[in-house]
Amino acid sequence: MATDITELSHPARDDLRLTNVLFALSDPERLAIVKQLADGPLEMAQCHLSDPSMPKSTKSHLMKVLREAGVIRNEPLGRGRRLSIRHEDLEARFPGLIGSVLNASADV
Amino acid sequence: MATDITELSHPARDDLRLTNVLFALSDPERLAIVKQLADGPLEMAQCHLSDPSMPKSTKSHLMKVLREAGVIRNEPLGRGRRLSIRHEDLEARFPGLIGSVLNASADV
DNA sequence: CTGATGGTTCGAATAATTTCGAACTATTCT
DNA sequence: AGAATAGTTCGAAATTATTCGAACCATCAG
Repeated sequence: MATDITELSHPARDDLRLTNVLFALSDPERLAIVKQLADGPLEMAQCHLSDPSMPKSTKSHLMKVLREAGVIRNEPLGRGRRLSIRHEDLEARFPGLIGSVLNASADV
Repeated sequence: MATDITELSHPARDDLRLTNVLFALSDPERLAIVKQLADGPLEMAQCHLSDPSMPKSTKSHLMKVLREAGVIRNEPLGRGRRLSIRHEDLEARFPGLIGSVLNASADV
């Protein structure tokens, strides 16, 4: 057991970069994922893509971009993964940003 | 005079797409441009890039991405161009968004 | 232990962006 | 008119992002 795949790295609050966050949110599929997490954490399996036939590797990659930008948290839970928006960190660094994005994406 | 190059096309307010706006703002150089316009319109020649040696075609392209996303207005003024943030349109479609982005980019 | 479920990671192919120089357009100044 | 200033546009090259399948890893149910 060299590397523990279940523990993924997340950027520290102070390392969050605004442009990275905006980029992560600038993709419709990723934004749709974040919208689903707006009401609270979700298991990854319950988080759906617009095209259900997309391979899981693509879904995993979308999550990776969101995680590496610091938008979401991805932690092991049972045999799956629990996803959540990093509200507190985002709010601390970029006050009001995630809220206005989620609000503006309501009708999309 | 077939085409009038001085009149560039701008998306209508209702055609603004959140993901396009976020994408346009997700580049450090473009975000820096928008920051310079936060205090009011500026002539393009007075709008500086981080690297002053960048060719003008690159600068023009950065402006194009911002304009086509609906973030900035680009209108002819004298022999140059007047750039401004489309505050009202952005605020109407995505309330609070541009404000929180500008606020969060203060320390960048 | 075995199989099924739920994900991550890697590498390669494809697609999209960025960057730059060159050519071109419009406006102003002399 | 001619030259200088200020930009746009086009096309090619370089860089990045996305997509997908295959291989792999971990947990749970039997």
